[in-house]
Amino acid sequence: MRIVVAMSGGVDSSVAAALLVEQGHDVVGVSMQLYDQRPAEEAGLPAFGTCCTLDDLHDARRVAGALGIPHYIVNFEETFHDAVVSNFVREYAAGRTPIPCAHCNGDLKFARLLDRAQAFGAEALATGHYARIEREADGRYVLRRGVDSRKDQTYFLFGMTQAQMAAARFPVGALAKDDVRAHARRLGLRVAAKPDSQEICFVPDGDYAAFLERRAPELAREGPILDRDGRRIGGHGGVHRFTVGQRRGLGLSSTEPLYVLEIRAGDAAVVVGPREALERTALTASGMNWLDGRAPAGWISVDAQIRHQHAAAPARARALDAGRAEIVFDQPQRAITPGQAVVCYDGDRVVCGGWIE
RNA sequence: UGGGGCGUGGCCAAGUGGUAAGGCGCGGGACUUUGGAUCCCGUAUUCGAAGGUUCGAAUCCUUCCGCCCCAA
Repeated sequence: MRIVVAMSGGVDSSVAAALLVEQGHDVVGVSMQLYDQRPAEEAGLPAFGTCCTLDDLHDARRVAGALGIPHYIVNFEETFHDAVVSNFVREYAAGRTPIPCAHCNGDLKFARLLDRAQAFGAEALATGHYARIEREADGRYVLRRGVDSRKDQTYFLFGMTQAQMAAARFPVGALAKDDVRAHARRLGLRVAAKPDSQEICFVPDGDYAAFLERRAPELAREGPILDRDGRRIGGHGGVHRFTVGQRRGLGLSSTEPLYVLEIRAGDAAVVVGPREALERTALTASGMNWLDGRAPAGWISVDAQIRHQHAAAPARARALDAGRAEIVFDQPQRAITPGQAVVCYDGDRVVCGGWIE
């Protein structure tokens, strides 16, 4: 079977490719070029990207060479900008906190890249995600958490459709991270000890506020910091610098830590209050994807996760109109944040996921 | 040189006689393919300076230094 592997230049996708080669598949390595670094460097700005940089593309190519498989680079600069970066900017401008990794998977890898893979004559697209896909007796596909619960990435994959799951392969999803690195060492891959990626890949220096302001100068709009009674207790330099639940960076004097409770993009106001004021029991989500392809008729019991590294909490969920859904937790959750994803699980199976409103 | 107010760690700030809260920042750690996120630990032998009163003062008294507001 011909399988395209999305190779980022990291250890996970490198081992994914290697395992498929060992299994005897006709493997083709593909790396996405997501941005051209030259303009930034010429302008004296930070290099754009920590994932899929020139060095990473070079690593991917070297690994492919070592594995004896062809390697192609596809230019997705424009697609990446449209699917991920512009959404990132738009969400912050609206006072929400985006989650670009989920868009990158849903709108780029398993959409445009999958199309491209099929154009290469491949039947499947493999990635280095820590997740598993299984086929049930009735023919439907299910998405399950990666075996290594510490590295599980299903939170970023909640948008997958049945068709995408049918075509996707996650060779490292059944492995622990340590085992992946062990495979890499066994195979002599140059990326065996390469650090895990972290942070937003396209904001390499972590200064995402400056990144946003370069692309949308109007974001740097000053506004008030208000307490829960609407009293002005401080000021700020732009709502894009805040997220619900944020404690640091407020610059306020107080007898207790203050956290961002709400961001009102309309009047550029940031509302703050004590930690306990962050507790919420219910939320609604939009763009809800039901992984088995159909929404349930009534309430169902799930464990719902509201951010990466959040311990999924018991809740019940039901579908509303227009792709929306309602989630009600058994116990209040802290800092439910608009723009983040809510992903519901039944054990380790992903039931549904959408965007918190 | 009339009146009033104020000087507490890098910043904000509580504390008016009983032996320096807290927040921010900073340092370190945990966590991490979203979040300058969250979480944990640390961070003033000292309260503008010098004297004095007191068993004991950042807190009372005196003087000096500096800053702000009002009036001229």
